[in-house]
Amino acid sequence: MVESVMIPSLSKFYKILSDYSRLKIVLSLLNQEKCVGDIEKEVGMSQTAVSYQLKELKKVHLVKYRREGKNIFYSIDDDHVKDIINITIEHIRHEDEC
Amino acid sequence: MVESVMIPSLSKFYKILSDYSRLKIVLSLLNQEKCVGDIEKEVGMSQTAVSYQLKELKKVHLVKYRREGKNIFYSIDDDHVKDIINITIEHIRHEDEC
DNA sequence: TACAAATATGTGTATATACTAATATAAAAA
DNA sequence: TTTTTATATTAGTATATACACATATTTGTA
Repeated sequence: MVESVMIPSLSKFYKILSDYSRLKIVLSLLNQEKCVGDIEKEVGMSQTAVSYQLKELKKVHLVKYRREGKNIFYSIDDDHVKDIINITIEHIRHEDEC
Repeated sequence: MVESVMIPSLSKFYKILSDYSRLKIVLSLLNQEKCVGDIEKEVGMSQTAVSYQLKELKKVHLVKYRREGKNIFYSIDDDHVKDIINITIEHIRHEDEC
């Protein structure tokens, strides 16, 4: 039985990944860091929308950042994220088989 | 690189688990099937609220059900769910260590 | 310093959704 | 068949949030 004390953390974590735009950003950062402008182009969102979602992702420490000149580079703050996403993809693929 | 074609499915899956109430229901069903009344008591929600969320969970085939007399018993429709939740818990615990 | 480029922030809004209250349905029991 | 119990559905509402638009801030460059 999962301890109920974990429920708020679990809920918060899944909520972050549940938003379409945030998920696209997270996936685009999975293998390499990117500056805000690059993320905008890759996910096809406005500058403010990307910035807003990066702020949300920062709140839960899912991304980290570093400044380099005029650019700020974002990257995934946690290696486990990739595992979780890959396992979920496995799960979805198995669903389709039924 | 995760194929972008998976994004809608991933988003939908995480969205289901992101809601506090649904997550509580899913966790309470992880190891055993339960009828609606039992779920109500366990998660402390109203009958209609539980019924509403069970319908949402049914939509994405995360729970299945069977009637037995007056009761309808719900259970998790997919064994991978337990794995995904456990790995996420691992992830959250590791976060705390930093 | 003045300007340009990159990113962040504040405000307002539209949409989604979780819930309540009331009612309907379905099955069992009297 | 009437009543009771268990669950589902419908309608309305309040809340959260993702985004647009405008503006601010920060850094680099002329």
